[in-house]
Amino acid sequence: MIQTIRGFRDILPEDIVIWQAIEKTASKLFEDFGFKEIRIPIMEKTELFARSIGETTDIVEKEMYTFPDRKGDKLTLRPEATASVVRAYIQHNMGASDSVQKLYTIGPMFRRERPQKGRYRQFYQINAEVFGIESPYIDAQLILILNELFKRLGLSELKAHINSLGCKECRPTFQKELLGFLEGKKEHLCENCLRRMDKNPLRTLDCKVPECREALKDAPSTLNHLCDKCKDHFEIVKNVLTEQNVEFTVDKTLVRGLDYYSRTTFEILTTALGAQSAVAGGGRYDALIKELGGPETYGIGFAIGFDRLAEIVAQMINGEDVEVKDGSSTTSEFNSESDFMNLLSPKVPDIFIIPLGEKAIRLAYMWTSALNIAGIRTETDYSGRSLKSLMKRADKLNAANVLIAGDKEIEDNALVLRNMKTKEQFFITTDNPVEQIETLLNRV
RNA sequence: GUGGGUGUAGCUCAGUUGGCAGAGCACCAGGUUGUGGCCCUGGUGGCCGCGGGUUCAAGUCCCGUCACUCACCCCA
Repeated sequence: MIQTIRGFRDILPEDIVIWQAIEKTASKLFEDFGFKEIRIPIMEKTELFARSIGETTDIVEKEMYTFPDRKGDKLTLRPEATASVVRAYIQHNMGASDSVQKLYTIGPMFRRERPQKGRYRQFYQINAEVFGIESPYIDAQLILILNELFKRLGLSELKAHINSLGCKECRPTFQKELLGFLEGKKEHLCENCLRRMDKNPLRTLDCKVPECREALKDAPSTLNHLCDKCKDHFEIVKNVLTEQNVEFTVDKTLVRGLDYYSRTTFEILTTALGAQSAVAGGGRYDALIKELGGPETYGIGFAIGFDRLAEIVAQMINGEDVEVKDGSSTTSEFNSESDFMNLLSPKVPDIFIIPLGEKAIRLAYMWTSALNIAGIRTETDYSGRSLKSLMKRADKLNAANVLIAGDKEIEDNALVLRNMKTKEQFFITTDNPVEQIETLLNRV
C-alpha cells in the first residue's frame, strides 16, 4: 500500500468540520478589522527565504524542501508565508495604491523536521501582515486580534508573551554587550550556544538547556538597552494592551528564530500540546521590505499554527463533553451559543428516500436530484436492500425524515413521509413530491 | 540529526514458558414476510508493518528496516 510520506497527513472529513469553523471565524474577524485575503504560491525561489529568514537559521540551513527545477533555478517549498507576502507587496508595488496594506492568507507550509505532536512537515498557518504603519497601536491591535480570535474559539486561557528586540539603532550596542557577557560564561554554555555566539547571539537567550539558563540568568536584557524610540514604542504597546484588558507577560527570552524581527515580538503559548507550546507568534519587521528590494516600509505580522489550533479546539470540545453528533446539544456553558459552536454543527440529511422495488429506485433517484437542486439535503440508496436495513441506514446518517417509496406506495399514490424523531407520518402524492416535501418541511 | 516507546481485523486492544490468530465496537444478514435506535443469533473481515535469522514450530526470541509516537533541537 502506498502511504503518505513522513510528516504529511490527510485531514479527514470528520476533522474538516473544525478546520472550516476555525477558518470562517478567523477570516470574518480579520475582515472586520480591515484585512484582505491574498493567495500566494506554495513555491518560491530559494533566495527569497534565504535572504528574509536568515542564512544561518535552522529553517534555512536544514529544514527547507529545496530542489533545482529543469533550468537549474533553485526552488523551495515555502517554510513560512511572510517572505512571500512581502515579495508580493513589493512585486505589485502595493504601497503605491494605498500606503497601508492589511493582508491575511491561509495555507500550507513545509519544513523538514522530525514530526511529533503538533508538528508536521506539511503544516498550515493563518498569516496576517500589516504594511505601512509605524505606530505601536498596530502592534497592540494584532495581539488584540489574536486574543479575540482565541476567545471566540473558546480558548480564553491562552496568554500572550511579548518582548522587544530593539531596532537597528540600539541592537548593535546590545549585541556587543551580550557578546562580552557570553565570553565570560563560555565554559558553562552548551555547544549550540557557542555556535550561536558567532551567528546570532540573541538566540542564546532562549536556550532551553538548564546549564545555559543558569549561566544566562543575569545576562543583559534587550529591554534595558532599548533606545528612547524603542522604549516609548514598547511602553505604548503594553499600556494599550492593559487598557484593553488583554493579558500578557513580558518575556525577555522571547527572541524568535527568524532573523527579520525587530522591536515587538510576541507568542501565544499553550500547555495542551506537550513540547509544542507556540500556537501563534509574530513580530515587527521594519527592515525586511527594504532588505528584499522594496521601498522602506514598516511591517508587522503574525502566524497562527492551524494544526495546533485545531488540535486544541478538538481537545476542548472533547474535554467539555460537547455533543456535536447531531448538533442539538452542547453542554459547554460559556460557548454553546457562540457562532463558532454553531459552525461545528454537522450537516445531516433532511430526507432519506427509501425506495423498495425497481421502479421505486428510478423515481427515488429523480426525486433526490430534484430535492438536492432545490437545496434540501437528500440521500437515497440504490442497493435494493430491505426496508429495515434502509431504516437503519437513515438512522445512521442522522436523517431528519425518511420518505418510504415502495412500488406499493407508488401504485397507491400515497408515499409515507416519516419524522425520525417524533415518528409522525404524513402521506404525500407522487405527482409533485418535491413541492409537498418543501411545504411539509417548512411547516414542521 | 539524536534518544525512548509502539506496530495484531476498518477502530480500540488481548494474545501465558515459542504450540490451531482472539474480543469489543463497526459492517452485513436474520430474529420481526414492509418501519430505525435496545436486545438476541449468525456472518464478512488478518502477508500479526516489511525483510532476514534461530527453531520441529515464531504474533511471541534475535538482527535489520520502515512507519507511527513522545522527547531533545527548532518552531506554527
